[in-house]
Amino acid sequence: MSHILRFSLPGPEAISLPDTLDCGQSFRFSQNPDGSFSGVAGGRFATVSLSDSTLSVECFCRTGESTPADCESFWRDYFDLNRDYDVLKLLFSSDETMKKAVAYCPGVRLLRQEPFEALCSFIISQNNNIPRIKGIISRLCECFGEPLPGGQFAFPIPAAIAGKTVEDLAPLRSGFRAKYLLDAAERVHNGSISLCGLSRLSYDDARVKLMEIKGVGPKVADCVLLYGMARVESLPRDVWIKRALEQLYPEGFPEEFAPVAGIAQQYLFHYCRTCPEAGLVVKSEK
DNA sequence: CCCCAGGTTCTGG
DNA sequence: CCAGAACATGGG
Repeated sequence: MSHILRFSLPGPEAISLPDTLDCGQSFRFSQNPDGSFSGVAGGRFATVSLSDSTLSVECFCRTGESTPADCESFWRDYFDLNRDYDVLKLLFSSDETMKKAVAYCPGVRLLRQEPFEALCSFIISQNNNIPRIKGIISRLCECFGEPLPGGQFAFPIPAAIAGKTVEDLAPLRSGFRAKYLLDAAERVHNGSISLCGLSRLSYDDARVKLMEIKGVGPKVADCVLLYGMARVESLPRDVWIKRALEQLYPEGFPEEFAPVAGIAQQYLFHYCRTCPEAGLVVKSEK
């Protein structure tokens, strides 16, 4: 009961599965022994693999809930396949540091996740590490998400969390973040914030609105806008990007990248975090 | 036992 | 307004 979708890519380096699915933007995928990745997005369980210039997605949908065309459209959007990354890489390569970053991880792409999932995921991400973030999100889905074929669970809808208590969330072991998740779910559920409605706001207004949620500061708000709403001008300033901007761009990040700074950030983040050659000083700070 | 983790909030100057 | 501490939890 699955369909296999095949997407032709511009080249074999157009996407790296590990660099894209396991780089701290989506927390729902894990690698299989054969190198493919399996996970859930948009209520669809899928196994994703890459050979040559073809991205294959075996999608296990709930029966009768979506046509192959819907699935195709969903995954094309999820992997941001409608965006021309070659043009962006060319632009970024006008800067020496970004040129190195792009060359180091040319297959990094933005994943276009659902807004509420991005909101919860990056609330959980604060002062936390990626393996534990994945664990908490996994338990969140098991506890409050709809079961899917294959023993997987969809990401919970706001109504499944709204009205719960901190004690109800105890099994997640999310620590002090539980109260933040509850506030986020309640505000979205009761309409005090409309995630879809944020699309019609300016970047600044949308950011301010998101920060009304407890536990959502500038960094988490930027992640929600970037990963959950594809606001690619949004530049989340985490510790690594702060280091990169301080040490590699003391004169400021190139202004011509501003409209797509979020995509540039994807390369820079991965480069600085995993490539020793990037030469960032980690400790120090005064 | 200490430090750290894709931060935010709270508190004292 | 701003620097530090506190915040839960788990791994090193």
